[in-house]
Amino acid sequence: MQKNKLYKGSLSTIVLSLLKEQGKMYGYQITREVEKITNGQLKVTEGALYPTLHKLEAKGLLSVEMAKVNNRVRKYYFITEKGKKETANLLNEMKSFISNMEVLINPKLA
Amino acid sequence: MQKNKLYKGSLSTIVLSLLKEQGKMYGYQITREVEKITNGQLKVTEGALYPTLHKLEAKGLLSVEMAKVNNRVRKYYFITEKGKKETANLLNEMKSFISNMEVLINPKLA
DNA sequence: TCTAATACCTAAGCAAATTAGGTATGTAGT
DNA sequence: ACTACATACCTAATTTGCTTAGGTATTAGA
Repeated sequence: MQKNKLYKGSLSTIVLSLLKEQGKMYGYQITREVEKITNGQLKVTEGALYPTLHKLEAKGLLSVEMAKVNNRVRKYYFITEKGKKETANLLNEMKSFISNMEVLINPKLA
Repeated sequence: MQKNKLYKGSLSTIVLSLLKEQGKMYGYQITREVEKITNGQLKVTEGALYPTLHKLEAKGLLSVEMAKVNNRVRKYYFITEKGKKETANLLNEMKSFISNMEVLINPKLA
């Protein structure tokens, strides 16, 4: 099971899309969830994830709620209305990219 | 017709894949061809392309042949054997990324 | 007691785009 | 002749956004 490349710029889309679907999530949970959904193929590193969450919060696309579970702090992130709109844009960009890539790398479709 | 995002890391894959399929191409031609194939949705900027071509040549994945057409210099790039192998790897990575993204952004597939 | 899992975080470094220039020739319109 | 645009190459500063490699602290299990 080899580790796969995360193309730069795609992490925000992954995070926002997950939060839009699954409601509240905390950082560590996102790393586990991505790994689970992709059968261990894609790993979101914490060094990339936490700065991304902070950036999305600073942009007003996510909001935070602190929780204490088992004496451990958890920061639950929620998507905002502004975040939902931006998610739709990012998903469209991602889908366009994918369809463009598919015609570019598949000579039969070109 | 909006311009689409080029996720960082994907340009080498696009260039190598095109050259593998279409034989020799020169830089300016690649920018036109990508735009044409994607119906104007994806634009490869020259500021990204030329350094990428030079890098791929330095790695031995491409080779170059100069030509003079209409008193203008053209640098035709060809894919090497080493380049073909690397292209196969990059295409696999891209396909894995796409299938991972699709399950991540499409809740019905998860 | 040691390790692994949970849960947060930052900082240095690096890769790869974007943006914004530059040179030079050929062609078409006014 | 002047202008504008297409062709065809190029570089450099900047920005973005990862990877790598640390760090802290708590809980659970061998």
